[in-house]
Amino acid sequence: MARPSHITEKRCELLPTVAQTFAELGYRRTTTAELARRCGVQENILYRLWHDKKAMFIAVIEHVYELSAEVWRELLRSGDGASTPAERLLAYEATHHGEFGHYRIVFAGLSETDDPDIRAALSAMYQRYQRFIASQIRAHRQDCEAGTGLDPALAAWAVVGLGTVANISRELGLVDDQTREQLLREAGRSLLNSEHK
Amino acid sequence: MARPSHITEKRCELLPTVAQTFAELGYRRTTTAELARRCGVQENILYRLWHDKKAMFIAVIEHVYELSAEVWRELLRSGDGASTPAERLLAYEATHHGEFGHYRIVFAGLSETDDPDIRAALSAMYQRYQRFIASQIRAHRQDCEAGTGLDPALAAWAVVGLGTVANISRELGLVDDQTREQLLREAGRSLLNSEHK
DNA sequence: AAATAATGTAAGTAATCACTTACGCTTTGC
DNA sequence: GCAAAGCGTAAGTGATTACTTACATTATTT
Repeated sequence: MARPSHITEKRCELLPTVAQTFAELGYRRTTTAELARRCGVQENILYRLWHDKKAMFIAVIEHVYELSAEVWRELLRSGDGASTPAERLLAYEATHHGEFGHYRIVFAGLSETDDPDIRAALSAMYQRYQRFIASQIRAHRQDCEAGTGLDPALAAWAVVGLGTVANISRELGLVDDQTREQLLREAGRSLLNSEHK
Repeated sequence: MARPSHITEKRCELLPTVAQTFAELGYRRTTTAELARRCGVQENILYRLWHDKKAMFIAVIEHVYELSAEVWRELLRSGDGASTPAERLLAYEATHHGEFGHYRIVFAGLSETDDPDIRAALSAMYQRYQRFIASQIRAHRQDCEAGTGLDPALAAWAVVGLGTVANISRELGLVDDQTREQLLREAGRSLLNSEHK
């Protein structure tokens, strides 16, 4: 045996570039030639790191989730007592939502949902996302003794929807930055604290 | 001059099949060969009806919006006095949302948003959608003297988001039918009637 | 230093795709 | 009935793409 393999490190090194490319171009339009070019390597090196293009894409989905999760963890740590974590999350998303174009990866994936592996990766990502938000909503309501009408799980899905439409709006220029911020802040709060009548 | 052209009629005749195909396969995976096969014609006939594949896709986006609009108009007519149009709309969407897979066309389009024409078509579609919902929310609130806190325009965007996440959930099997129905009904009502605290 | 496995370069390949060309048949106006 | 334009069929084409092969170079272990 000679020369230990650095495949894992190389994967980590190239993944951000690969993610960026898929985010910019979507799935079909991202060619392996373009990926190689941007990574500054030959195509066949990518194929030594991942079995095929699909595997690259799935790795990207997971990578993107991890990036978000890291930001969230940071937000949870930086508590100031004046606001609940859920409120801080909303405030953060209101100002930063979509800035990396990551949701484009999700849309690209959703156009490929007849592939069971991509479907599974997206599914797992959404579940984790929603569960995290739901738990934050529950915590928020305990802290504030706020509305208990709308099931936190449902409210969490609605918040995911809010984020999605905010991304779409941003992408298509449907609303200006200020309105989008207002949308996330106000509709978000309405869902956090919702009461049934 | 001889033989009047029936291009417009032929377009109308084939459009549902074309839409169905884009909905099933997305943009890139829908090949012109497959379109022709499903339409029962040769490829070059499609090219006499539309300038290129992109034009076919844009026609489909508009077609799909018109289909929805027709259903809505029908719902508005069938008022029973007991519920507001906005409530009937929500109830309808709760049980029928996404059944034709039309949102898949939107996701496909969102993966192609660097094309200015597709972007414009999607943008127009979303604006019309949101404006319609906002006007229904305003009417609903006048009828019910319900909450006036969340701007109807924002609430309408949130409802669009709700529909989007419902579609995604359905597609990925994230929640069962009953939960999805509950999501649209309860979160929808919460947004319709929302109050600020 | 020599064997070995990792890493890099370059070229190739089979398949697919959007779109075209060529041409024959049919329907209409005059 | 006949010229002109619409309509249909079939085959092709150049470009692109995911993925491969062949081979030279480099680093590491013993």
